[in-house]
Amino acid sequence: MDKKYTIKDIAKMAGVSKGTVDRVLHNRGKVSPTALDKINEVLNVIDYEPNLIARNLKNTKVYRICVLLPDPEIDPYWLPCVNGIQEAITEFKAYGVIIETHYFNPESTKSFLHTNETIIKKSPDAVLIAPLFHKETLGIVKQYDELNIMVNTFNNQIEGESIKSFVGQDLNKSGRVAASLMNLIITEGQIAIIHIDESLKNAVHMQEKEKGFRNYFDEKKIPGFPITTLKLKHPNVESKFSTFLEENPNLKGIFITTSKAYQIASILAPLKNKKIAIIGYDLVEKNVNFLNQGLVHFLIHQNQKRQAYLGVSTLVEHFLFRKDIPETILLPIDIINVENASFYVS
Amino acid sequence: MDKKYTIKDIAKMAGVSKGTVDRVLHNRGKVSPTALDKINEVLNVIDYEPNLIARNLKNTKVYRICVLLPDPEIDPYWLPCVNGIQEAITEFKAYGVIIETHYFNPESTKSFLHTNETIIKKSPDAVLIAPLFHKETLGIVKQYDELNIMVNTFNNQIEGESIKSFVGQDLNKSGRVAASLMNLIITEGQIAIIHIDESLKNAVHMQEKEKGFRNYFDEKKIPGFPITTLKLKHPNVESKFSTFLEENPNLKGIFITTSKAYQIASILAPLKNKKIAIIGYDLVEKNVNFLNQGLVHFLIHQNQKRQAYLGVSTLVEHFLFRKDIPETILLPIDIINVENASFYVS
DNA sequence: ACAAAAAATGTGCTCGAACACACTTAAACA
DNA sequence: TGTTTAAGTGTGTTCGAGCACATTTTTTGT
Repeated sequence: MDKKYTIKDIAKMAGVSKGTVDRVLHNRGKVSPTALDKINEVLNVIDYEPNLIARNLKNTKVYRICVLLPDPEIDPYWLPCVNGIQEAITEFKAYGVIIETHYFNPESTKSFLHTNETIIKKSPDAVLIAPLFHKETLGIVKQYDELNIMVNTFNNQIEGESIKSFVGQDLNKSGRVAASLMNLIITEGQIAIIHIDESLKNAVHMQEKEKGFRNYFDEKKIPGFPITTLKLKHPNVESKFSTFLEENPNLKGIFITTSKAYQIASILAPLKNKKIAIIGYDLVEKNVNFLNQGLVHFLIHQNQKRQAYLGVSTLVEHFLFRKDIPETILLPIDIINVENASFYVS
Repeated sequence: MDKKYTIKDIAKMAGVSKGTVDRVLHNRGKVSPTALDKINEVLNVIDYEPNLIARNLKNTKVYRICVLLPDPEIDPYWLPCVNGIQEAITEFKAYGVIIETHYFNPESTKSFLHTNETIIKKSPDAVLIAPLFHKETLGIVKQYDELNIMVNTFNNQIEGESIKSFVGQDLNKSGRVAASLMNLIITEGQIAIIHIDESLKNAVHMQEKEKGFRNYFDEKKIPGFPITTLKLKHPNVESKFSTFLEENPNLKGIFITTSKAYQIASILAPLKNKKIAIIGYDLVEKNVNFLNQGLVHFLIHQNQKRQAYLGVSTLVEHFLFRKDIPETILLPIDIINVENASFYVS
């Protein structure tokens, strides 16, 4: 009953050769109705599952997957992705899968396009892209499509029918989650939504989070929370924010839409008389430090590592095990405070 | 450079036969120092990784893994585990791994022991156990050890040097997480820790959570929160809790250590004048309903599904890919509120 | 009715690791 | 030096799916 049936078993049971069974299983035609019936009869009784190991052994093809993401040296936000990709490399090396990482400068569309050129020259079987630039991505994806190179995207959700799959988070919802937490920490007072980013290329990302945050308060019709948006950019973060602080003495909560919450926290740290709630993103070391100090109240975990890992692993499993690539994988919006943080940092 | 080297490649490069290479790779001896040197020289230059697919193909052994957990019909807490196990079954069926689930009555040590007998008769290669009964588990594990059957445990952490591996959550920490959230929701008032359980076999489980919860308030020396513990058991839950409510008009927060938060929420639902914060465990449907209604504020996700999945998958990967079985896997303590719940229910 | 074409079926090899077994070379001892 | 024993080395088969190709059977056309 538990037996693993092989093609040979089926052949024997149906009284035909394994070649015929193989033709039936793969609809390769050239099978007489008599033989088809006999084989189908057997197939209906037993529960045949092809041995994936044997199937893959024959396939000596080396799959090449290229990952395209911003240089973590320029924006450390992407650092966890490298770990996720490394995990996939280790896991699938033994199956003859080569995974290469290529970095581009997140500030430069030219760099993005150029790195894509490099990747195309490598003629990979699939690519995983962090599609920071909307227009350019659509063009590039079209090119990949023509070359029959499979494309998966992660982190930034790009609209467009040529984009077939995406791994990431629902940013709007994550903004809502932040809002719901803020609503819990403070009972009234002004709230600031702060976008801090060097590249400003994450505009859509940040706006989506802001929308979600504001929507929460709008929908619930919760009064007493005037919300202001602030855009800060290096190197004026400190000066601009300090002026803002002075001009808004009733500020009670800050929602930072990027992983730079620590920048704000470090400014607020010396001001002991201020009691301002901070909610930010990502478990980068500096953020976690402030979380432990009690200066940052909540962090939302975007789990870039898992995003990247899933991005490649779905591709690999598609090639190796013929699994479908899910259209969208939305990772959970993990709520992190000082008490559960340690379980998420990896 | 990307090439996948095979034993044949190494043999050719070292000028020996694949048999000799095989003996070197597996330290099977009977190799002359000359040949050993030549082969090692090649191995140092190239990066040989045996092809796992080919290795497993030869191994026609069918692995049998038995999972032992309480009957979900008696305690629906265990229902998600079944899904996790099912996932593992589907994933590993093609590799010749048979995973069987056996249920026992969580109220009866006799049933536990009896089911173990049944499992032993099946002579599996490994078992995954939900070790509800401390003493009995230790005895059983010893028996498995003698029979050379690998044992993994999940959900309940049992001390004992014969227990080699465990998948679960840090319950003390999860109590702390609950406390930190409670401390956020309410500013003062009485807090009740409620243990609701039919079987009462989860005593250790619940106590650990209570300890963590109390510790948090003790450590932080937060005043104004008298904490009372309440043990409720079917069928007296409603009556006993109602009396408690009347006797404690200043009750502001409730922490339920089991998945039965909905029982308390449903009692509080009609009492519109009461504003009591509820924190509970597990994303069972009824709990999520009350979460959506705003009656339950937070749920802590114990992720039984993943616990069970990881419990078996680590065993399977040990057999198939010779991976080590981690001593302890502590799953993150996911904080769930109404805004992010949808991403966790599966 | 018989050859040619078409359809159906079976055979045999491949993939890479693992191991049994056959074989060759070297050492040990009389 | 010849013979036994041990040490070292190579060959060949297995696992199951997949596919190319050889072979057999059936159909078609004259």
